[in-house]
Amino acid sequence: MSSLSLYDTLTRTTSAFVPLKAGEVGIYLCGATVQAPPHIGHVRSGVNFDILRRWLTKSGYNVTFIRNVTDIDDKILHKAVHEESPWWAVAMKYERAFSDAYAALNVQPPTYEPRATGHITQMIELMASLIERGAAYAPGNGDVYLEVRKLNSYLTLSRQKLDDLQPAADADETFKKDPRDFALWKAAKPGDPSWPTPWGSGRPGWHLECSAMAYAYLGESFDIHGGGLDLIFPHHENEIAQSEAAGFAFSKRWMHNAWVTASGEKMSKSLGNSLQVAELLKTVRGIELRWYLGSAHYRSMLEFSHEALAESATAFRRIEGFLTRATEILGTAPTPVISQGFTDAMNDDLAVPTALAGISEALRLGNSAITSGDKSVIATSASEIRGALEVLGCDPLDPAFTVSGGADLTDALDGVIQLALAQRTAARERKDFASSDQIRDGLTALGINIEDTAQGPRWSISQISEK
RNA sequence: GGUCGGAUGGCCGAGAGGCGAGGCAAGGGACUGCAAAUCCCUCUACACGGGUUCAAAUCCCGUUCCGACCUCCA
Repeated sequence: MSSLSLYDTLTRTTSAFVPLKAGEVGIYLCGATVQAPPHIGHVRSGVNFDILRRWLTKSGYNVTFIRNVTDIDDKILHKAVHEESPWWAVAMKYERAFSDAYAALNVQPPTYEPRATGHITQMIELMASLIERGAAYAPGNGDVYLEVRKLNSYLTLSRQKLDDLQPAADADETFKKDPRDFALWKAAKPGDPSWPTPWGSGRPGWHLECSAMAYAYLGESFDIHGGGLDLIFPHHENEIAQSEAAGFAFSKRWMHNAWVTASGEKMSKSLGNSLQVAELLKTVRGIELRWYLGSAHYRSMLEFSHEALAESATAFRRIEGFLTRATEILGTAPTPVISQGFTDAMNDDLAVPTALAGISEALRLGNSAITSGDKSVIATSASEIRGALEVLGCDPLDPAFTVSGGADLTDALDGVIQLALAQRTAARERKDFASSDQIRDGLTALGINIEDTAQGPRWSISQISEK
């Protein structure tokens, strides 16, 4: 039995995962700044860490998974001006958009999903502690800064030198002791939202919320902190600085997912709306988009193209088709089983691509067994495949992906189609292939695919067509 | 300028000193009235130049190109 090893950005090595507390895992994932609709890059992080969470859960851990919502930030305020809406309305609107996208991709809701604005008290307490410990200072203008020169260590995650950094440009330099000190809290500006503190009214800096909320929900130390690669600096460095200066051991391991790129570049708004999740879901189903995002290794760059997505969806439908046929033949949905090969692959820093090779093997065996009628092998293969898909969050038999309220309709449709198929079978038996093909073509035109199998003809509704 | 990651077949994507992952596409075959689905077979690789080694896609040095974060310049 292999045991789980995970990569750690801090050490740049893969090492055995040992939880702080036996049987328990605490994960903090930096979630979205809700200032625009989610694009495919945003949700890759959600999917990757959802797979990690599912695998930890499947491995027997009780996982506490925190993913925050940054609902106060410069970009949100700018957007509010642009959209002529209150900042909180903008935040809510895009938070919903993210929630919808996560749901469409079957990303499990976090154990807790704290919003920054709901944790101002915790942030003030953290700042008070940092000031008391001499790690932070309030120069009197309403800002609060962390004094980076006083830190025992800084920039250990990105391995940069403090003197190579240029000063942060987010506040008035005249109040800083050192230009590289960063803002924990920003003094109120006219018209901007603000909250009262002992040092003046203002709003949180970008980094403070994560330290405060991680402490609130996971305590002084927890197992894994995750996020996208770009968060390593400055966000995660500053989280470490704040939390360690407050006396917390903070995260024991750092995990970062790589980019989805387009035309070799990091996804950005200049690419327009075409890569927004909502747009992509017009071309493939959520389960297919998830399969695409999840099938590359989380630390590998994923070069997006519509062709690659369509191809990935084709591959997924093949697996799905087998599970559907297997379920029909077995008369019951296969029980999910985790194979040794899958376990070994996942335990090796979530080597999903390697695990997928095993699925392909099981798929081949299972399809052959359908031809030969070996139910035992069909059941074994289907169970292994379903077990793997379940961990990947791509189980087509998962109720999350089935259309609700459609069962009665499906039964009625089945009756109608069976009538047509009976006519076709009769025509075929009297070698009237013109008539039988006419029936099949008619059904195909309606989006009903017909296959003649050893068990007789079967039908399925064709999926979203490729564009 | 600093820090870091990458370059694998038509395409997508693993692997990380010795046996050519896997998928998609393509070609051939089996099955089929014809299809579809499925199965079988085939093909095409490790950016470039050196080096280490019995053996390098994998390690080392250099080069080119691509990208990320922070800068710089404009």
